[in-house]
Amino acid sequence: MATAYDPREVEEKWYRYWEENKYFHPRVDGDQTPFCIVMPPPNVTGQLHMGHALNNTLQDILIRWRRMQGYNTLWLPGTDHAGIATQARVEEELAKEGLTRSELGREKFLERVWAWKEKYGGRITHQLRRLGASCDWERERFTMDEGCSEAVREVFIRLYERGLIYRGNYIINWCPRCHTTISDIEVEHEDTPGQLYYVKYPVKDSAESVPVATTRPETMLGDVAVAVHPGDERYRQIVGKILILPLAGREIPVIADEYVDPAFGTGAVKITPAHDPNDFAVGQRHNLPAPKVIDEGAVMTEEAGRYRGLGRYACRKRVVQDLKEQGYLLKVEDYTHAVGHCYRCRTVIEPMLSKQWFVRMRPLAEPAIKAVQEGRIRFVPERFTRIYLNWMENIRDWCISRQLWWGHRIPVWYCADCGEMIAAKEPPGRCPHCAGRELAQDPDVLDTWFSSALWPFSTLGWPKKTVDLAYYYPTSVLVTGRDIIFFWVARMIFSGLAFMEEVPFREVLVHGLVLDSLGRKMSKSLGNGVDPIDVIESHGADSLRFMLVTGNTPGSDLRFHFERLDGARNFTNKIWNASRFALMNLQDYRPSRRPAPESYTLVDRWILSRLQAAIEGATANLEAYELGEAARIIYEFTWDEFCDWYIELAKASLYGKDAQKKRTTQFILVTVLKTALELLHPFMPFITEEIWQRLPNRGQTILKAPWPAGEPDRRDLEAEEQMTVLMEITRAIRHLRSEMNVPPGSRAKALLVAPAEEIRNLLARWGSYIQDLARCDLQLTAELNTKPEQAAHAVVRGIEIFIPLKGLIDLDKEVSRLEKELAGIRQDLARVQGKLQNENFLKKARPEVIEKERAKEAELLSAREALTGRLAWLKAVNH
RNA sequence: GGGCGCGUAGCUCAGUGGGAGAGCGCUUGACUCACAUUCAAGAGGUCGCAGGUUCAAUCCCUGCCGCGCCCA
Repeated sequence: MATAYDPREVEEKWYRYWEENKYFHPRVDGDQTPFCIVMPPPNVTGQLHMGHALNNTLQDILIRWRRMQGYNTLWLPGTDHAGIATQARVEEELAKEGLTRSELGREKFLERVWAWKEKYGGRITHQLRRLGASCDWERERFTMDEGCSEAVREVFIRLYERGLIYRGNYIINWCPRCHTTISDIEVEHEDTPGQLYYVKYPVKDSAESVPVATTRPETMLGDVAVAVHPGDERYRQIVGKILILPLAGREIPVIADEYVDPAFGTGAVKITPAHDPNDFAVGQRHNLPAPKVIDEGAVMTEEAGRYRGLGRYACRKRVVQDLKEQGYLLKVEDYTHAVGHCYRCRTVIEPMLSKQWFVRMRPLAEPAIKAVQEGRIRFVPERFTRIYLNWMENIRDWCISRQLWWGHRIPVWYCADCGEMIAAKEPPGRCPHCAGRELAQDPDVLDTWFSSALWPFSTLGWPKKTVDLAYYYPTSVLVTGRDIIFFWVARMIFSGLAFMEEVPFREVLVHGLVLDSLGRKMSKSLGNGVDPIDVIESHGADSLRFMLVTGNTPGSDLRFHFERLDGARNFTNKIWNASRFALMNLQDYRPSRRPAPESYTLVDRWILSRLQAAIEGATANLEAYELGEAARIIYEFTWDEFCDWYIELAKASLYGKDAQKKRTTQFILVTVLKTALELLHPFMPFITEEIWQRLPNRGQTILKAPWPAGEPDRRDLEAEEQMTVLMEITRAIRHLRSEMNVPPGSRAKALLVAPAEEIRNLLARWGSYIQDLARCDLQLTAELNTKPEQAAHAVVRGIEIFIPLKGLIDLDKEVSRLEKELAGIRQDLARVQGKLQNENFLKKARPEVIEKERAKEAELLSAREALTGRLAWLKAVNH
């Protein structure tokens, strides 16, 4: 075995072994309890980023842990067709050839996209394998595969037939660059500096005018009214009058509507129903027309008169200039406001009137709200419940049509003869109304999230009644980032309830985002992303996984620091070397012989007890989805207790002459190491398998090894207590040595004065531990006849420690060191005694708390006594 | 404007109604026969500020300040 762990040599090998042996592939078994996670599908043509790495690490930990616990475990992977993103990529590719998709035509274009998917679709799933994801690739799905596509059509038709899908002229969010609508939640609002323009709208046949404030003067060409608040005294006289729209010269009315905020701007708002969602609502209430002045390319339309053909920003400039020249512009203020941007391309979205398909959300939202309120779905951490409910309760209809080619085409046909609209799962041969044969399918496709919403059941076979569906649905837990609760989680919940009549998952584990070291989102434009594959190549997948899962709590963001990655890598190396040590000392070990517990030494009993504590702690934290805490417990057990204390103390037995003792130690060593590896396996699958395979044991793979069972009665509190005393003394002696600059190479003498017989017996029996670890020879006594003059002094648990150092002690220094020590003790004592003298404390505090304080007081008193005694003596000697 | 989260050691972050923790960094010493990707020892904190509840608050409540995110 090499002295340093090299992940590159082992990771690929074991993943292949696992996959070839179908360890990730469960068979439905009614005798077992299912545990199922459906993977949030990454974009099929995407690449693994840190968000995926975190998300899938968390899932893999849960899956591997539950699998070891004996659940019938299915982790169902798959990819998403990612409509806009994928189409955009292929269009970019075409652009390089000087082609556009319309030149190519729909069919040819789709062929190109499928080819692209074939080429790059395997990349991300391969990357997930490198991460160690133990998902069942035999059940891998794709949102546009045959089954998922059927599910999409089935859902569309059912919603349509229930009257929950409609087509309507509504204001939607239009991305002029992607040339498609996007849903409300796909709009990212960003504070953007701009101007607030004050424009005067003259009253017809009057010298009066109404001042109007707007951030988008170019839309005034589409104004159909000016609205004021009905209670606004300033404008009471003017409501109902007619204004002349500047530049356009059209006549528009002044209307009163509650929507207007009298305190904002001038209190008078121009109404442009075709290009603003609020104005649209006002227009509906007042039966106003909605002239469209901006087109799909963000260029001014015919309706804009002489501004036709100008881009929206060029038009804004021109309009402002004209207003100024014609004396309509009152003033311009700098003004920062939230502007909607396309989540994909960052282009400023254009609210626009358009005919689109919508899902009526109210009836679907209701059961989805209830399911969460009633606890049938639980969010972890809990605070996300409110975020979810708040959104669900204020939900608006979902615009599901997209002006794309790549996606699930809307299963609706229009009859050229009678104009009838036909929704059907399969292309209808002829019109059911007029038997016409000239049917044209709706050109649009569905929002990608429409298919993702069905993921928990479409992937299990729905609408077919499959065995998988019956067994694994509802799935156990969904693990996802907090950024897609609305996009995805919410929609899966109402879809599951609507079509399976059952929640899609019992629990939702929400995690944060992976940020760069400065706390910024990782993004392509910033170039601050860290590629997980690079990290896996330099540090290993186990290190990456461990780094991602530790030092983080559910739901909170995580900064990516390479230093932390090094820490995780060091831990893998620690495990590697502890194992190397064990294996080197197991050459002559026969695993069949299990030593009698009576032969266990104190440290054997101690490490077994501590192991129990680690098992219990890790398991409890995993149950609570505190994965980072579970990892920390295992880390500390492995490094601080097993490596730093047990292995060090085991050396004496392993290198000693007592064969029986050696065998017992070998047994404990291999047992604890193996169990620690099993605890660690969900977090670090590769290195644990590599070492586990080298240990003497039966079984084909660690991932099928039973999860270590916590057995509370195997805790040995006596051993823990006794070891703690020995460890404290060891640390005290080490401290003294270090303070006194006693070189580690030399053996020191340590005189222990222990008045308590119990402690003396302990030291007599196991004092060798201290001798080995503190490199000293112990001398034990109940009391001291002659006090050592030249000696460093400390007191631990009523035990006085002297390290005689002839000629090495500066008495003045020793005195001041001890005085400092004593001052600290006096301070602690004052606080403890303060409490114990407080009647209310004695009356109201829990008995065990009082008991603890009393014990503390006793220990501090004895330490104080020892220190004052030593100080008095030193001072006396000194003079 | 509404909501949520955060503010703990130089940095990144755990944590708890009852003696303040980790990793990294820093200081000192050691290439001790598993590991220098290591070992040992140490320095370092008014737990954002101000009130309140409590025998007891870093933790619970209220307000304020600062930072971040989401929604409108």
